[in-house]
Amino acid sequence: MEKKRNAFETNISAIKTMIEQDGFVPGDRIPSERELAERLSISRPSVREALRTLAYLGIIETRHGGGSFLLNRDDHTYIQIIAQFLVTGDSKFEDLAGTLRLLEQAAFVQLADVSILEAHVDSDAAFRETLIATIDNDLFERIWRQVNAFYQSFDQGELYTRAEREAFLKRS
Amino acid sequence: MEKKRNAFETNISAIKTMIEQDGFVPGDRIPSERELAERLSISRPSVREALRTLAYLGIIETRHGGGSFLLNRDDHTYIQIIAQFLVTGDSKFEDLAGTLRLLEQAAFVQLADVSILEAHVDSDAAFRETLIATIDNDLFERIWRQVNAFYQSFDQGELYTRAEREAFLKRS
DNA sequence: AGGGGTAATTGGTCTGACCAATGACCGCCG
DNA sequence: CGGCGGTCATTGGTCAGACCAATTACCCCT
Repeated sequence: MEKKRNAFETNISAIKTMIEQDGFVPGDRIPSERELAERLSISRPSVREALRTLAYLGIIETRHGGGSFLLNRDDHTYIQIIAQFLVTGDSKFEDLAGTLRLLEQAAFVQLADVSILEAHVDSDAAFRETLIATIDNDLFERIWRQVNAFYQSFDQGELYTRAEREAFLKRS
Repeated sequence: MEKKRNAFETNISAIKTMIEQDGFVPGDRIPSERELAERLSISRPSVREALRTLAYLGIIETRHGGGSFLLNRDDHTYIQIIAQFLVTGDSKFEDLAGTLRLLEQAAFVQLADVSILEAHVDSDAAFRETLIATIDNDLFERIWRQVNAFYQSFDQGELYTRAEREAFLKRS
């Protein structure tokens, strides 16, 4: 038995699970704090502690007097929030760039027609964006987008040099 | 003037600022909830809402009866949070398998010595696990693990047939 | 049917209380 | 004198209840 997670994280999971099971979609209003407390058999302060964390991560938005609303994934700010607590030059920064390169290399291997990339060889951002779009896999694209957002919070430069992008095209 | 930040985020910043100004280092015990409430002129529930969020992000750790302690930066909680929210309930099942194949193909392209896979050609799980381990990228591995766990919650079978695994080896 | 005002709902914050776990303090005994 | 054990203050965990503020829903009157 290793399920000794504290009650707080259990509450966050419970709320997340309930949101999924009830089929809420971005924009929907989730149950009120008082109703959540009753349904989960915990007190309102405990519900609030969980909701405040979810709001801070950008999962939900609360409006005074209005209620709590599910946000779009694009509005999730936890990437930036988390990055805010990390010092620049964190040892794991290499993992970010490495993961991005891996994801994009995977996309490239699947790419049948390389010609659609030629038009974007001038722009690092457009080149990589186009490359990922060819995959047509929502989950894969979402993962790439989140990692990329995190990466850019540390480094605004280009991931590949122009020479590297051209090498992509020749390798076909 | 766009300082319309709500009180909650103000409290988090205030606590973070106080921690910095007082020169706390990882491992130190920060003031108690009651003392923080008094020094910041807010109530204990408000302090707790902020502290719980900091704890969820891995900034601090709380011990029942002991106090709250500053954590090291490299506890990787942020990576777990990223992974936890990357894969959510509305991912299409086909996307799951497709993403797994993409991730593993990316790992395979980087693989220099294919021979270490030969010993695991009998087991789908061991084969793929070994493949990912060769990458030596913590973030990449966690992402893969999360996607794989979610995939297995739907399908307990093998991702590749034995013939496909053997094809991997021959393609080197 | 439209508009306005009131009441209900909901988040925001606080007070106070009690429990549970931890740790420091102190006195007792060897 | 020193180690040991128990007591109690401290601290986090949780809850109930209250009150305010903002929003929203509703109903009534025109």
